[in-house]
Amino acid sequence: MDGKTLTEKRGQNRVTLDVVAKHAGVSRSTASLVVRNSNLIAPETHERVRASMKALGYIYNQSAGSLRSQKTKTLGMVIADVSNPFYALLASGIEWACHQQDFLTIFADTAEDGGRQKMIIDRLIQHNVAGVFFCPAGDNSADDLAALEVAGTPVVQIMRHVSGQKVPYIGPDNVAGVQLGIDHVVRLGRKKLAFIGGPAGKSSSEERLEGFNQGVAKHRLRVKKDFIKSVAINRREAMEAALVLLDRPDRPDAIICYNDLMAFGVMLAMQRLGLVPGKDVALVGFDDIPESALWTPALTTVSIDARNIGRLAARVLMDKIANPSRTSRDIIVEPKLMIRESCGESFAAA
Amino acid sequence: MDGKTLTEKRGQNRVTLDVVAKHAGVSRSTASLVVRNSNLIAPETHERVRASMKALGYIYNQSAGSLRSQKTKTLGMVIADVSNPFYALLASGIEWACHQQDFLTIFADTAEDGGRQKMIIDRLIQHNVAGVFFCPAGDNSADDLAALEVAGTPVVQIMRHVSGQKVPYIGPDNVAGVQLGIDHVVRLGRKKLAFIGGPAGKSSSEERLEGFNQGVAKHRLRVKKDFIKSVAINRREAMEAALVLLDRPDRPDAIICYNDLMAFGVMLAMQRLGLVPGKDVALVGFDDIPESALWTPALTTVSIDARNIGRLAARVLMDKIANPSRTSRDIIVEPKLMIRESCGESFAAA
DNA sequence: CTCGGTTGTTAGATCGATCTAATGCCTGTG
DNA sequence: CACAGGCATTAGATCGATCTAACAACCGAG
Repeated sequence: MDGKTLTEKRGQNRVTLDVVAKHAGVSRSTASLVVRNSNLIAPETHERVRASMKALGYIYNQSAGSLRSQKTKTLGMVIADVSNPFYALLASGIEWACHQQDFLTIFADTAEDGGRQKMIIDRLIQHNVAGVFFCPAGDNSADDLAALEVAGTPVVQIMRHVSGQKVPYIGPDNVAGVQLGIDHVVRLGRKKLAFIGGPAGKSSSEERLEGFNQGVAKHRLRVKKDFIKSVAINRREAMEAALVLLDRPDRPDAIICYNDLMAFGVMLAMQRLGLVPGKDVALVGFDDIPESALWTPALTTVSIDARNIGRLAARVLMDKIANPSRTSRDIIVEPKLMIRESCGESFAAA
Repeated sequence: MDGKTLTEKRGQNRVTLDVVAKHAGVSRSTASLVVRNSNLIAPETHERVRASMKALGYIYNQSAGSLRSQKTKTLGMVIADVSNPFYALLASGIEWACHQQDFLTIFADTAEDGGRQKMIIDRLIQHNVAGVFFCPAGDNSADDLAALEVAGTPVVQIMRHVSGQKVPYIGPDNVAGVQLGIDHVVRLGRKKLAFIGGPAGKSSSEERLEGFNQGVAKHRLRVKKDFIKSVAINRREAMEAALVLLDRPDRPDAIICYNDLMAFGVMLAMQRLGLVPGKDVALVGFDDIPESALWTPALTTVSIDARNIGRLAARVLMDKIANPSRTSRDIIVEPKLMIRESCGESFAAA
């Protein structure tokens, strides 16, 4: 029963371009040009072929097309962790922009795992994707970029980048972003700053740490060595780090966090210790995910528009695909500080 | 300059199976069987061919393979809105499970837009995806399902389903879930319940509303007609609905929400009105996204493990792909109530 | 009346894998 | 010694589009 239906559909009488062409009384070549909306075709012919396609229920066969043309309208999107709302937004921005340009996106979450990432990149290459959005995770991302280079696949890096590569990068100015936060808390009178950063080896971690160091240097503040933490990028580890940091007499009066998720972790720690964000300790995040505005107290954070970065990255990648020879430049997006409640009002140190 | 590199890569001397076969001293057919890890091949031959592939830097050409076999190792994932953390988690669960089985997933966000959804489905069919995860949005989703049916593409519906279809559905027991919440607030002494639901026409909206109606009926509670709202699925609209609902003398003493996101919107409204969740009004969400446990007060909500649903859906779809004739049944996941703070302790009505 | 040029169309080769059906080889058995 | 049957391998057709290079028809200019 089902077998019959299947042979009917997958069997001999599949509607191919040949069938359409015959039905419309033209050659297969002509029909092919019609599919691709070529302007070589007379409008009258175009209409006739399109009508036949509709009448016969023609379905374009992507695989056949890509085999011959060595091209696909498919992009890869390799992202570290979609369960982070920031990346979800980024992914959504990218997908939106690609859809506008009639591209499909193959989505993959590396879960910050280098081995997984390598497998994914390989499969994307086999799939002959037209380009890849790449948010590198793991230590040997350079090898993966090299593999893409060999395959001749255009790539843009988003949010993170591996050093010494000529692959364009679209992301925020991390150094400047963190400094905005520091300027703010210092202006409010905070002096004992701490930083809960991401793991070493990621460009974003290192740049944000650099921003912290430059920021405190600018204000001639002394920072205790163990006030600078480096943990995995999630709420839990940030909370644990904060518990250690805050449960000591000489605790910091301001904490700058790698991102909002981790700032939430710190808030949890404070709550547990009976401390009030914005009063006992000022707190600054990074990313400005939608939740940040809604927590109590609302999180003061460095805002970088995820959807916008996605859109920009898509534009650069499309451009690279359209003309691969042109060298494209990085885009560094200027962040801005969203001042809300988690740093409180001006503060006189004890 | 780049042109040269390109012809080098894309030119005549591309490494195809033929080249590998010649290098290893076997036929192309044999090499093909090796790629597919067939057990027809002698282990010794297998090794030799694999060595040649490595030596020559062979890259499998997916398009060629799929053209001939009419099969891909690619799945489509059509989701309503990834900016909702719940769907992000669901997507991540699906992607994870698919990756295990060596499938790639093409991801698309319909943004609850029926027209967009239709385009996406068409493109997925052209792409000859092996199967589709489908979370229907828009009114004419039935047509889209029909298109997939005609193309012979296996589908599973997730979280929502269109009625009168034999396409398997994987999702939570919405009716029972909402009732769990109602039982809880009633047990605590709440009597004036309100419901802020999603838009009509979505199965999930209607089932959760049904759950509400059954729940209040069971406890013989009378619910004012305008205590039942139906708004778009986002924080803002929920907040606006709640403002109206709470800013009246006969305000409800408990609000059941379509999902957590909307419950957060209600919390915002309460905050604005100087009301305290769990004290003035009990609040119940749905989904149990990670944020729910972390807000203050922590949200009492109906938990359905998104990653788990993703995994289950993946299993069902894989199964359907493996043997399309077998009819697969729906999977209804039993939700459970996570009791936290937003409903407070027992309550004596005024 | 022929020629260059434009416009629309086309035949046939081609992309790189998989599939079908057949082959040679070996071993054990009647 | 012939033959059935399993094992490993293979030749050649095939999937359905695109590409190349050429062709027919027509027009206006010399």
